[in-house]
Amino acid sequence: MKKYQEVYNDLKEKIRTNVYPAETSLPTEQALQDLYGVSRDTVRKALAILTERGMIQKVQGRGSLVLKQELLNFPVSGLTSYQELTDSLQLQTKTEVISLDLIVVNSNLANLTGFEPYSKVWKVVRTRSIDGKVSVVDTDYLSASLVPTMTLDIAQESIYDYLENQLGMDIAYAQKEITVEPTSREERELLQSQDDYLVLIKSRVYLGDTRQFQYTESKHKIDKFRFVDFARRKHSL
Amino acid sequence: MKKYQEVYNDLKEKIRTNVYPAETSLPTEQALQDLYGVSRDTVRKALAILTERGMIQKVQGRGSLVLKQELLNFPVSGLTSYQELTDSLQLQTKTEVISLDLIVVNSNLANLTGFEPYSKVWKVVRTRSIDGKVSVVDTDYLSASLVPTMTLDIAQESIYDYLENQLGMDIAYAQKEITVEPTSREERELLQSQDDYLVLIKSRVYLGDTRQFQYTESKHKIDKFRFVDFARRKHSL
DNA sequence: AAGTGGTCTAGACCACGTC
DNA sequence: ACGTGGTCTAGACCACTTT
Repeated sequence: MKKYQEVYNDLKEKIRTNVYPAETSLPTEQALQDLYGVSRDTVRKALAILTERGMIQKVQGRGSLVLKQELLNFPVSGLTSYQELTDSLQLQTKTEVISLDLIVVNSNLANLTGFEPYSKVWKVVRTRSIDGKVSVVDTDYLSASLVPTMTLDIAQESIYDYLENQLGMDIAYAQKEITVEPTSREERELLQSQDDYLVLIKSRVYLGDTRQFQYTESKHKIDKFRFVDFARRKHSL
Repeated sequence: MKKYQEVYNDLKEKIRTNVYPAETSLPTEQALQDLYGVSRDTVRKALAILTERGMIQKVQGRGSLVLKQELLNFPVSGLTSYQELTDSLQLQTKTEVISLDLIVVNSNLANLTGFEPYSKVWKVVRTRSIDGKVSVVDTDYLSASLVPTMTLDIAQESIYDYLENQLGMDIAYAQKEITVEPTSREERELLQSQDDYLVLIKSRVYLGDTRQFQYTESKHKIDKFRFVDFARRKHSL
């Protein structure tokens, strides 16, 4: 484990358990250097991650203030899999695999997903239920050249866990788009819903070497959708 | 201007104008050091910002690859004011100020906005129109102790421009939440819409010293709403 | 083997807030 | 005046990719 990650993890844990409560200051950078026996740069790297994630705010001349975490991360903030979210929130959810197929990308699908025409992809459709009620329908397309094997068992559990921990893939970044769309009859059936609208999240997901391995459409029941975000002002636009 | 900002701005501009086209590599860190006459750390700081914003992807042993920018930033990605967005996208938009009042925060409003009860805040209601059609209704609450003066003229133009460039305020970060809500009769009137739903974005906005100065509810017409995001996978959750 | 980015260190000076 | 974080530099070694 890298040193700055260890410092980050330790600080994060101490913030979570109120060793450093909200509204108070973290130790100074100098004190953290001594505490962990690392250089200032390493301390600053750890603090930079905490800052980026909205856990602290640094104020020049004053210190690093711990921020209140009033809002919970729910379904789609950042790039986190459904399984990881429900685990971290300890929600009672159930995943049902509706279908799993190996298909060939036609030109329409290529345009939508970003995959090459004539390439093969896995198409996985799954529903997510909370308290026995369907709240999300996910349709995943996974590059078959990057993900040679896909099974019902894997789709039933966590695809991301399989890709990262079994295949050793480096999932790096995603471009996503959120809109609200009218529902089709089929979507109403899958979502067990009469609503005229649903929230649609389209994502293209890439590996560390910039190869795209996934395209996903995530359809959320409109009253179950909540997106929480922490944003920093971008000076020097 | 800080050196790393100058390097960042220059690289960003060269990416935008295809001096460094998508899918190609930026010069090496060593070459950028020589080019700008700065240290490696400074180069890396600039590259870190480009990475964070999804403009490049660094691959060890290979270089810094320029990513395709297929998706445009629209209404609410990050922390950018409406005025800045429409300026950068060169949209034909019109802002209409519906009301501007100085009010006292009651306990309900305190709970909603995060402001202290009995404190005074400016309440500003504005509509945003594109092609003569209202697409967004913004309701802003601004701390009167931090923003002593507010006028129709300022509300008509850009409040953020006024706060940053006239008052010298350091707008730093925001927590936001996006949901879909049923519309009230009043909202349908303001949005000139028959829709049963709208997209609601609630934001609390803070200064660099962690004082909250703004709470905003932004109501988007459902078919005009589009949120685009770039996300990096958070290892070491 | 050579070249690239990733991590870590040590030290200097500056800008800002507090005392 | 002092302490804090912000910026910048120089150098070392490691990990990964390409030739």
